[in-house]
Amino acid sequence: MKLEMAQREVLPNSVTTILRQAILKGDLAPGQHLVQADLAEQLGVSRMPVREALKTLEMEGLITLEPHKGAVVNELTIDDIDEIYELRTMLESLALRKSIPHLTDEALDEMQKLHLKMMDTFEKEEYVDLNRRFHTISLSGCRSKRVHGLMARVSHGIAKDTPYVIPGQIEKSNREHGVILEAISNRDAERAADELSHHINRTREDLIEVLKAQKENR
Amino acid sequence: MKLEMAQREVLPNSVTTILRQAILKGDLAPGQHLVQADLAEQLGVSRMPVREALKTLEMEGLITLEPHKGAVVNELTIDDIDEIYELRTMLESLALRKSIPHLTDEALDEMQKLHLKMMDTFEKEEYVDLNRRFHTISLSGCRSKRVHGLMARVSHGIAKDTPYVIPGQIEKSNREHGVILEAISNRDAERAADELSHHINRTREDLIEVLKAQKENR
DNA sequence: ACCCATTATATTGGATACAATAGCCAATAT
DNA sequence: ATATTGGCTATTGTATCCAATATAATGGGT
Repeated sequence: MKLEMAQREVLPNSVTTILRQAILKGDLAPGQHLVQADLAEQLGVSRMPVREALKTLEMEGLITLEPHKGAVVNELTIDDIDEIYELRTMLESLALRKSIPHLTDEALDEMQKLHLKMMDTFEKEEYVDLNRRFHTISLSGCRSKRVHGLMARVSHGIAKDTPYVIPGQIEKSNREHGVILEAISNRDAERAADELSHHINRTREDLIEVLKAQKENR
Repeated sequence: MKLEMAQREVLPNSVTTILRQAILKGDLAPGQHLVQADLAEQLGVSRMPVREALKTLEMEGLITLEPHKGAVVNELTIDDIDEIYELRTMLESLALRKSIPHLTDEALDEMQKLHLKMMDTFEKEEYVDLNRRFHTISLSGCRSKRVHGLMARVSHGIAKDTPYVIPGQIEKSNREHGVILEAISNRDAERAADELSHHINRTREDLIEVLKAQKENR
């Protein structure tokens, strides 16, 4: 395993990000016991930022932290993934409903641009980034810090690499994004939230199906 | 014979609880700047547990924590309260739906007992406690750690003292509890979730009304 | 007197040092 | 041979210390 510190940010945040990715990538495997001192040494920092990071990761559901025992990487079962998508569906459609009344025309333009770019892109890495920005902007009008907080907490618990995993994910997503964008343009919050629900739920179903198939073939 | 340790509390947890209550009670007022060293001295601990506690409270939305600046107690506007109840409605009804298939008959009995006690109680403090236990048990069948985590995070952000604030809250709640309990007894998850939604939403509406009235008369 | 730059102070961020605890292993007794 | 205990070790929890940063205070120039 090779962990490396990113450049200057507030230390615990960088540590959190690195550890989170290490877990999602599988470098830190489920069941593995995380020793603060070891992580600290590998990252070239003291135990303190590591402790804070572990606490954050616990809240995100990636690890379990027991007093005087330490941190263990949680296993991500298919049920867990299902659950995460269920919560994402609820939270993000709520957020979109709250967001739309406050979305500026500029935000809409930006989304339109991203949508066009996505329809032109077959680089998965770029697509994932564009997609992230698309959804971020769409929810940016939601004023509720709590909703954003919950979404972050839920979303961080899972990798956002569906285009690599689900066959045809990009094409399907593009179609769904188009419908969502149209509803938002018409300022039809209910319909937009509904279509977003479908989008996330469809992704969930596809993902679960693929994962179950993978599980069979092992 | 069965002996049990009085849950060995780890310092940051105790500190978190104390600070949380101080904020909800208003002893630490909105806008107030929280200095780690001061709190540590008042509590007779070092700054370290305080730092961890502050981080937890930030996640619960009670304070804002900015790098190198410190902690400020958040203001709880009526809109915030509205938002918290909206999230509680979503999350708790989801949790109840997931809980019911796994609720044991013993749990149901316990709820029945608590319900009877509540109908006999006019001590508000006792009522709040019984009510808390009633709802806790009803959701105890929900296996999803994530849902529980989100509920905790949302609920901690607000005082649970509605019987002191809303006129007739106890009587209304008792009626609603009865309906919920019946639905649960029939293992009708959808109906139970629906009735719980109504219960929380009714409380929200009453609470907001009272708070707005209070605001007028000032 | 006012404004900007500079220094001083307060407070947080991070590292190190020390204490408490859990889990393991061997030694002993039954 | 097994169960129990006592101590050892690994690891976490807490305190203290030093460094980095932001804010307040100061002072000189205009």
